[in-house]
Order: sequence, then C-alpha cells, then structure tokens
Amino acid sequence: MSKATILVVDDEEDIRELVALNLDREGYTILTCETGEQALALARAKTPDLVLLDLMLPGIDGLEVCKRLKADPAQQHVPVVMLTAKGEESDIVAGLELGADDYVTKPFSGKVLVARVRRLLRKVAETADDKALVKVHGLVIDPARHEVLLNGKPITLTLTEFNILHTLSRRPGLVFTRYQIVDAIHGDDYLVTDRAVDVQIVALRRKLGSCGKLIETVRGVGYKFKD
Amino acid sequence: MSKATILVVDDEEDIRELVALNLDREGYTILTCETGEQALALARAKTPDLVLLDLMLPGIDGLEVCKRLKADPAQQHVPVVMLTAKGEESDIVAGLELGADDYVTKPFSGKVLVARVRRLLRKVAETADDKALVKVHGLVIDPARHEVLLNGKPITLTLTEFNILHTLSRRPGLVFTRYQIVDAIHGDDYLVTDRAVDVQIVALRRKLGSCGKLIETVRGVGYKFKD
DNA sequence: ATAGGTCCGTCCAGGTTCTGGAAGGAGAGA
DNA sequence: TCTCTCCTTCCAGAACCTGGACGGACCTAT
Repeated sequence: MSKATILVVDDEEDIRELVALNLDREGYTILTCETGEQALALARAKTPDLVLLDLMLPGIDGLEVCKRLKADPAQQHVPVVMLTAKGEESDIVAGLELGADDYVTKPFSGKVLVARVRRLLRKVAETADDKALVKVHGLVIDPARHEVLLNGKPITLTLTEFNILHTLSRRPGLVFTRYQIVDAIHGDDYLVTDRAVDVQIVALRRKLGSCGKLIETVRGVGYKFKD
Repeated sequence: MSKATILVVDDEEDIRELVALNLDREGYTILTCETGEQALALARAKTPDLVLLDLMLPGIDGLEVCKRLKADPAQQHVPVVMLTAKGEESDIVAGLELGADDYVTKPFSGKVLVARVRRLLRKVAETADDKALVKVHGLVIDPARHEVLLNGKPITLTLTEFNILHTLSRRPGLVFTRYQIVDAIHGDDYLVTDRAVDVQIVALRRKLGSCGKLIETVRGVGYKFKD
C-alpha cells in the first residue's frame, strides 16, 4: 500500500503549515485548502484517505462540510478529524453526531496530531482490509498472519503475489481487469504496464501447483478466481 | 469497449505533442486544439470521452471552458482534467469547484498523465450500469463475472459473443442494425464488414442451444432479442 | 406459380490480438 | 556488495475475429 493522502482544511496558514510539516515528515501526501467549498471539491476529485477539518471556516463551515462528506456514498467511509478551539465542546459533540471520527483541540502538538492520524488510518485499514480467512478448494489464505496454506502446508509468496491472490480469492467468480488488480494493491495512479500483472499471475500459478488452475484468465478482460 | 477519444486543449505546441504522443501510444484517439472556442466547438461536435484542459488559454480561458462544459447537459458527465502550472493552487481549487474532475501540474511526466487518464476513464466506466445482471427466459448474463448461465449451467462464450449477447439482451425487443452492434462493442468508427456480425450471431445461437431462437433475425434490418 | 433480386447462414483460411513464459535490469534492504 | 522482489521487454503459440465465397431463403412483381 502506498502512503495515505490527507486533506487539510483550515483558513489559518500557520496551522496548515504546522500540520503539513508534521504529516509530510511521516511520508503522507498532503492536500491543503482554505474554505469549505474548496474542501468538498478537492475531496470529490482526490478522495483522500483522511480529512483534517477546522470547524471554524469562512463560508460553508466545518460542520456542514463534515455533514456533506458523510452524505456522499463515495466519501462517507473517509475518516474526518475535527480541529477545534478549546472549549467548543458543543461543536465537538455536534461534529461527532454528524459522523466525524475524532477531534483535536487547538493548540495541539505535532506529535498528538500524527498519533491520531496514524491510529485512525490503521483502524480503517484493519476494518477495510478483510482479515477474514479465505478457504477454497484446499487453499487457506490468512491475511492476518500473511500466510497461505496449500493442502495444509504453508507456501511462501512474495508480498505482491499474496496481495493478488487475496484480492482475487476474496471475491470468487468476479472478474478483475489488470488495472483493477494493480489499483487494489498499489492504490490509484501507480505506474506500471498491465503485463506486470501477468508475470505475477504466472508465478502465483506455479507456486500454487494444482491449485494454480483456480486462477482463471478471462481472455480480453482480466483474471478471476474460480467460483 | 474500444479505446476512448480524448480532447487536448493547450496553446503550447510542445505540450500538445507530449500529451498526444503518450496517449497515442496507449491507443487513445486524440483531438487537439489551441483555444477555448475551438475546445467548446470540438467538444460539442465530437463528444470526447475525456478532456485535458490547460487553464491558461488565450481568449476564453480554461476555467470558463470547464464551466461551460459542465453547464451543458450533453457534456457535463465528460471528465475534465486540468493542466496547470505549479503553484497555481487557487486555479486548481477554482477549477475543482467548477466541476473539474482532476488536475495535473506542469511539468508532468507522460506516465503520470496516462495513469490519471486511465483512472478517470475507468471510474466513469465502472459507474455506468453495464454490470447489472440480465435475466431472460432461463438465461442469465452476468457482466461482473463475465459469465452466462443457460438453464443454470454456465456456457463459455468468446468476448465478442458475450458482448453481443449482452448488448441485445439488455434491450429485449429492440432491433439493432449490424453496425449498431459493431459500434456498441468496438466503439464508433471501427471498420468491419457487417458479415462479421452474422458469423458471431451464428456461433452464439449454436452455443445457446434451444435458447438460440431468442436471437431473432429482422430481415433487411438486423437482429433483436426476443421480448 | 415463377423468375429475379436481395438478404442471410455457413464454412474456411488468413491475419490479428492476447496470453504464457523466459530473460534481463532497476531498486530496496540486508 | 549481494539478494530478493518486481517491472519491462521480447517471442512464440494459441485463441479469436474477419473477409470472402457460395448456396439457400425470402420477397416481390409479373
């Protein structure tokens, strides 16, 4: 997985810089903007992995932004962290009721912020990344332990191979295009040729031995896991 | 199914060539123009699948073009990617608020550009309702799995056969000319003899067995799926 | 009913496109 | 540096699509 993209919405430049500095150091990709309108537009275009949202904004205020984000099916799973001034507890409560996931009160330290962000992203990753075991035809895929059992015996896969196998086997029968597979593993705009997937598939099939035929190729479209 | 048409709007020849080169290599059909007026005219005439739009244009500028495209019901669903100079964040945000779908900052690499374009086009394709299940007369067509069930049993079709069946069965009773069928599958201006369709239809009918008669010939016109 | 014209079904071979597989090289981490 | 992983590139084989030819089916006017 690539590093997450975080949208920072605040009308004070100092805050934006403080936040950006700290998060940038952690390797996150940062998008910043000043108003609620901009925030909604940016969120729609980029679908960030997390939103840091000041509640006191000119124009559309933070609560309204939060509400709209949570109303959009494409965005509603994106965690929102509110930035509030100390003592605005009513706002905090209102925000949480609207679906915000956490809050940080100003003034805050960079460390606290980073910790919160990291925790939330991890939480999302864990719930989104289906940790459930996948068992099919003598094959057990265990995402929690990052392990694959072939007829009871563990086999070693590289990270990419494992991810591809997991992606396909999680939705047996569904066809994935090569680029869908790439995206599922590396995130959007990761720059590779689609033939790179073929190579991984070949290696996977070989390592899976007799179970290799569970990965079916759909000519002209992509690959799917046998149903 | 066929490769998309992309409209590139930029007043710098270098940029146009760079973009065209990269996209052409990917198999996209490229239209280029230099001014906002030309862009609007071309967009109306050709309805491209995506627009790459420089914001700094002589005459009508990029933002205005974007605004007008998004105001036109016939065009508003066409994704717009802005090309901006680095540091013009205000323009980016303004563009996004006007409905642009993504942006790329100059200077950009061909790879990044291609990745963005591909991602957006796929996003559009996925939201289209092409993946809905079609059930008719003991026949189930499942685009998501790329699978056809004939009385509960799966039958194997080639890609073209599948696409034709899907096209016809989605609108039972409607007659499609041979060229309409070709267009639906390979996109406009794909040059084949209409005889090619017949051959596919024959194979389809044979594979469908008793359900073969669901595909009816309309003499002098084309084919339709039984209502 | 028949003849003539148009359109469709079928077969086959040639050419195109797609995939499997192998080899080589770049980059990250030990 | 060495190793491991992953990506690109190339090639050959296979699957597939298409064009063309031909006979039969259908329609219409006579």
